[in-house]
Amino acid sequence: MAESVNFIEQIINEELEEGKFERTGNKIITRFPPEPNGYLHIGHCKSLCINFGVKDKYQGECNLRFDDTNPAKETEEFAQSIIDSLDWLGFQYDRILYASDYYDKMYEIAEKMILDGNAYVCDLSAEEITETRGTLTEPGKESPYRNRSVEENLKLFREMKEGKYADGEKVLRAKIDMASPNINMRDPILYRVAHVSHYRTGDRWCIYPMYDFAHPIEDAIEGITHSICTLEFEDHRPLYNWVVEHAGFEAPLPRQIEFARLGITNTVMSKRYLKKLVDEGKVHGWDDPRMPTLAGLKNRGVPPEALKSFCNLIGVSKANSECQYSYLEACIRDYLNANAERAMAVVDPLKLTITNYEGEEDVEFDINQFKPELGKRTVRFGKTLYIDRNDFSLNPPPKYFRLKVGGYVRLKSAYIVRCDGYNTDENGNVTEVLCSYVPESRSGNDTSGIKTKGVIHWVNAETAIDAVIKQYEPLLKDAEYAGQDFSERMNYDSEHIFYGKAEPYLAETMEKSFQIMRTGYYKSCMDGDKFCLSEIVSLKDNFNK
RNA sequence: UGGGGUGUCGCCAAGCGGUAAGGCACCGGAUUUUGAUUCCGAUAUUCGUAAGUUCGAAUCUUGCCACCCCAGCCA
Repeated sequence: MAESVNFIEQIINEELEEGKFERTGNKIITRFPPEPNGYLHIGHCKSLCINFGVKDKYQGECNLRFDDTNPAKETEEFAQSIIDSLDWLGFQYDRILYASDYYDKMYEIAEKMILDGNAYVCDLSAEEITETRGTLTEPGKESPYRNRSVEENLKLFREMKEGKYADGEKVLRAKIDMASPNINMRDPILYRVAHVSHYRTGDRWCIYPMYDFAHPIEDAIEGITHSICTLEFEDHRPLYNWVVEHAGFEAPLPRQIEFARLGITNTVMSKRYLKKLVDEGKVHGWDDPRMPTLAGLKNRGVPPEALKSFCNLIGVSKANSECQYSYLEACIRDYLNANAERAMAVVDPLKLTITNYEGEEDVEFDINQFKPELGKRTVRFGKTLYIDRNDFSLNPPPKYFRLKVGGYVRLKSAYIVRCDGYNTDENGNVTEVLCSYVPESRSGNDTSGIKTKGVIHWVNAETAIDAVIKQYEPLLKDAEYAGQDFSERMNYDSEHIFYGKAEPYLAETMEKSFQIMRTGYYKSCMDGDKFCLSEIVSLKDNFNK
C-alpha cells in the first residue's frame, strides 16, 4: 500500500519541486516548540509525530526548542519533564534550544524595527490598548504615541530595557494597521515590561518579547523551513510573515502551517484544567496515571510505540475533530498484543481445591508465551489453587462459559476441571470451590475428548505472590472542570485497587506498580509493556457486556 | 454583523474532473487451551445544502446552512 502523504507533506513536496529550498541544499527543518509551563500531554504527541515525521521523511532536522518567553509561568521542572517525555517516546531532536538564548538578537531586531519606522513605544495602559483596539466589526483607533520620532522611540525602548519603567507602563508595538480586519495586525505588542525573574536568564532582562514577535524570529534564526502549529494560529500567520519580513532575514523564510489539534472523547486536554487538577490536589501530580499527560500515560503502562502509532493513524488535517478513546485503546491493545509477555493473575482470589489431585508434590509445566518467540515460563499446578471470583457463578446466566456447579472449565495451560460443589461461610459467601480434575486433559496432551468453551486463569496457592492490581479510569471531563459535556462516565478520579494473586513469574517487578489498563478486552500491563494480564480481565468484561 | 478556517459512513481519514481507499467501532462467519488474538465477509448509489458548468463533479463556479478560531502587556 502506498504510504499516505498528509497535506503538510504535500505542501513541502510542492515547494521542493519549485526549488524553494535549493539554496540551502533542500534541507527541511522543523521544530517542536513547547512552552515549559506544564507537562506534555497526548496532544503534544501528535505534534511531535508530525514534526519528527517530516524530519524522517525528508531526512531533515527537528529542533526541540523551549518557547520560554513568559517567565511568569515557566520552570526548570517543566522543561525537564518535557525532555524526559521526548526521551521516553524516543524522539531524537537534532539540538535543544531556548528562545531565551535569542533575547539579545531579538532585542537587536526590535531596535532595527524602530529604526525602520516599523515599531514604536506606546504609553497607553493595558485597558486603553484594549479599548482602542476596536472590535470584531469596528476598526481600532491609532495610539497617540504612534508617530513618535525614531530617536524618541529608541531612547524610550532602551530605557524600558534598562528598567526605568514599571510593568505595564510602556510597551513596544508594531506599526501595522489599526483598521485591519485581522485584529492581530492592529499594532500588536512586541515587547512588554515584566520585572520577573526568568528561570534561565534570571534578572538580566525586565522586558520580554511576545509570542508573535519571538516565534517567527526563533524559527528564522534556526533556519526552520516549516513552522507547524495548531489551527488557532491561522490568524497570526500574516503577522508571522510580517515579522519575518521586517526582521531582515534571508530566504528561504520559514513558512507557518497549521493543523487541527487532537481531541479525544471524555478527556481533558487543556493545560489550564490539568494544572488546576494538580494544583488542587485532585490527582497525585502531573504524572498521575489518570492524567492524559505523557508522564501519566507512561505510569499507566501505555507503551510509547502505541501512542505514536495512534498519532500516526489518526492522520493530519485541518478539520476540527475528536477521536474516540477506543481508537487509542485499540492502538495500545495492538502493540501489547504483539509485544507484551503474559502471565496469569487473579484480581479477587477464590480458593479452588482439586479433591482428586493425589500428587503430594506440585507439578511444574513449561508453557509458551502467547507469542512463542517471547519464550516460555513455568507454572506450578497443585491441589490448592486460586481462581478469580468472577470466574465462578452460582447463578450462571445463559451462555456462561466459565465455572458453575456441575460444569467443566479448562484451567488455562493445565487441566480441565469439573465443579462438584463449594463451601460457604456463615453469611453464605462462597469460600471455596471444590473440583475434580480430568487427568487425561493435560494441556497439549489432551486425550479426554472433553470440550470446554471456557478457559480461566488460576494461580497456585502455595507459590502465588500477592499482587496489588490497580485499575485506572482515564481522566475524564468533569462538569466542574470542563463546564459541559457531562457523561455518565464522569469518574475522572477513579482509581481502583485490588489485592490479588499472581504467578511468581511476576515477582521481580512486583514493587513497580502493577496496572490493568482499561482497554477493552485487553487490559493489563505492568512496568511498560513487559507483562499483559489480559486473560482474567477479558473474561470479566465479556461477562458484563 | 468583520476576518480567518472547516464540513466525505457512529469516530478519524484518503480523494485534487472519470464514476467513494484505509483504520477504529459495529454486525455476520471460520479457526482458537485467553468469550482475546488471527482469519474471511458485510457495511456511504453517496460526499453539509441548493443551483450551475461538463459527456462526466466529492472534486470547478455561485448562493445558502452549520460548526470552530480571533478583540491577553499568554503561548
